[in-house]
Amino acid sequence: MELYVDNFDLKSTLLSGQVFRIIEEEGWFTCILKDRIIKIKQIANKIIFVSSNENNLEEAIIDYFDLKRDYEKINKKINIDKIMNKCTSKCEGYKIIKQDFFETCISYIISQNNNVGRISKSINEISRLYGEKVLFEEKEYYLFPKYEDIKNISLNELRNCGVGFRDKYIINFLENYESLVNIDKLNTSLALERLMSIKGIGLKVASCILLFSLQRFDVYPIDTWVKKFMLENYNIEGNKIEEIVKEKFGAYSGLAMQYMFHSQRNINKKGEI
DNA sequence: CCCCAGGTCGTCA
DNA sequence: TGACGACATGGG
Repeated sequence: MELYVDNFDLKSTLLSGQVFRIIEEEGWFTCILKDRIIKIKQIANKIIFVSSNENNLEEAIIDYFDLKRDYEKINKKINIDKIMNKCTSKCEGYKIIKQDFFETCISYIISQNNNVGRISKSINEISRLYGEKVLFEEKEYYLFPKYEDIKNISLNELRNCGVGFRDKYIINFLENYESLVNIDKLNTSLALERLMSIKGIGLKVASCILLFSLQRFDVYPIDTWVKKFMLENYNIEGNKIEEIVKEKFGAYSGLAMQYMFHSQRNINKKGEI
């Protein structure tokens, strides 16, 4: 199947560290969604895709990449000065992907004090051991496990997946997962509060969860890359960052932070993204 | 061997 | 409230 898209850059969207299980091969990207494997490629303003599950595939793709959202309009709000203009121009076509809530929670708990390579490794291992196997184009893939599949997982089992000291945080999250039903009905500040009541989820991880799975653009996940960006470009550091970010970007802080993260992280990469 | 990675927690002042 | 070390693990 294929679909025409405006203002969309598949590659930078997928390789930007918001999703952790992307396989790139000869211009095709294989992604593991909640319920299916998709293989997708972009040629100019067209995306071509196939999937292990063709049911409502086009809708699933549009939903996953959030293709109906008016990014141009949001970008205008983020382009507050020359610095941000330059930053957003490096992020043209970049989208926030709509990931599964349960998987996003665990992925970002694992992300703390960790790097993208190791985060991916752990998530792949958890999926391989506890997720549903899917055959697609004669290869085996594993969906991320459902809550019921791993709710009784042990510390040691998690430790064997390479999550390190975050094992106890994941256990604690699983024990409290049912308190998160209907979290999508809460406003952002209450949702943050609810997530952060779980030991092992702090402000940064809670913000990432809300941004990357519930599309709450009014959060402001500030990590080491955003800190570097703010210091190098605005000469701002410490807890002043949060204050300034809220003031400058308000309802669109999340996307602004992601643009900063993306451009800063790729500053020294050549030939990629 | 030291430093760092999409942080958070507990502790001590 | 705020600063600071500990926490697993692998790569540079």
